[in-house]
Amino acid sequence: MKVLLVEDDPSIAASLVEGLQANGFTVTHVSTGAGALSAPAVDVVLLDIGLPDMDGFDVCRQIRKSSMVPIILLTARSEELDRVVGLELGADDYVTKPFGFRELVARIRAVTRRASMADSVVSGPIDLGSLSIDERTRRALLDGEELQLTTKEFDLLVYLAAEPGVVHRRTDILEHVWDVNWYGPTKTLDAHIAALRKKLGNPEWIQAVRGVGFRLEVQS
Amino acid sequence: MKVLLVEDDPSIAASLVEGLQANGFTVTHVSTGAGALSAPAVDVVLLDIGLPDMDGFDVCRQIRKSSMVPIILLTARSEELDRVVGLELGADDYVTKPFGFRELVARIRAVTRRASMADSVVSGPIDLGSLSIDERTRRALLDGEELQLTTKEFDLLVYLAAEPGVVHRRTDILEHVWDVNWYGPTKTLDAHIAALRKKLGNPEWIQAVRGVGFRLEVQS
DNA sequence: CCAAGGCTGATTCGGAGTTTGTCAAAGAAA
DNA sequence: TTTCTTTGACAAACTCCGAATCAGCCTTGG
Repeated sequence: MKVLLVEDDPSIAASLVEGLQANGFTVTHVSTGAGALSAPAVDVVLLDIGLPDMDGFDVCRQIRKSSMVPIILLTARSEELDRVVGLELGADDYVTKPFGFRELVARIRAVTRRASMADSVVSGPIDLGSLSIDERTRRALLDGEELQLTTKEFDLLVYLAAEPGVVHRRTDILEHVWDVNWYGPTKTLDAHIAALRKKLGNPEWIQAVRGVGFRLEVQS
Repeated sequence: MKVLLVEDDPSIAASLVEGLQANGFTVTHVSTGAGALSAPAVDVVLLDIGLPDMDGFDVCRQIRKSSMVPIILLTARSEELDRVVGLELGADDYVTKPFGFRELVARIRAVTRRASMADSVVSGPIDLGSLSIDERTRRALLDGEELQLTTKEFDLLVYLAAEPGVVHRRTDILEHVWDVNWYGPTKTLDAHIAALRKKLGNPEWIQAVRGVGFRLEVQS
């Protein structure tokens, strides 16, 4: 869990960095608004409103233009108007100094918990270098070009690509991609493997493991 | 925006209900924890910790067992330990009385804004290039001109357009656009797809994915 | 060490079954 | 009544399956 701390007061910053690290956070500390806007991606931003170079509200607004990262505002000002403005600018929470450290940690956990749900809603596409597969849109892209796959071919590719490099037994593949019940040896799977190899253009990506099954491995 | 207010003090409750309604919220008010747990679905819960029948923390925990609805705790107790416990139980925010009303509204907006992203609920009109759809006014515009769609056609279009590019299974479409229960294969869906294709003018925008369902994608 | 046989995987091809598109008309709703 | 929705039949297109065949690897036996 990475935290960006934007705080100009050295003593406050030092104690916060220390305390957050003790709680398992990875802390990046900057003391200016400009530094905050050029910082690498983090999971949550702790933003002091009183900054030397620019207004904390402006920093918040700028961040929101390009990112939905959770923002918690820290401030000595406890005026209700400030709180309302901050929250309406897109901040997720507003904590007034002096604040209890454990409460701050709890609030960080609360906003990141909520934010991570937004991300986990969509299980993103599978990315295997030059091959990317999106199960939701049922599209497979090879070097940016869409592959024209049939239903079974796509299902088979998804099953293999879900665990690249892992050898999948023939019976397991048949059970998951085809119906659960399958009896006797059949050449159907081989036929579809052959079709996939042809369409992928790189036949060696799908390797047969004698007596076991198949493995998909995208080699650059 | 529907709010569930759980508050036993009649005078506080009355002023909150009034104020929230003035701000455009639809308020359901209950005064017991038991009432809160049996209330209909809402967009956010305002939960007083001091309830007559059960501990507010327990109510929070119970709600979290079955729902990820945003919860804001209201309380007269300002002990840090209480805040930490509340937030760790799954509450999204913790506001101590007395609180400014505008701040409360701002905090409600903040948590619901964050929560609605998880639901990926698109409240505004859907914009797909030359095709725009407004669910509220039930109007679909193609290159600025209004399409003359029937009820089912519009519902179907909205369902497909909500997630452009994503393949929707036939059963899912039937469940959501038609009734939840549908039996047997029928040509109803195909007939409406055909009608939509014709009215959209670009039949290729709605693609059939054999054995799975349909996908809407507005090209160029 | 070599050769033959058997086993496993690769490939091709056509029939069969399923799914979708189209159409017209009956039934339902406004 | 008029419009919308549903349904069924039919045609067309698409996949899939399984058989047949070929090729490569491993084993077995001399």
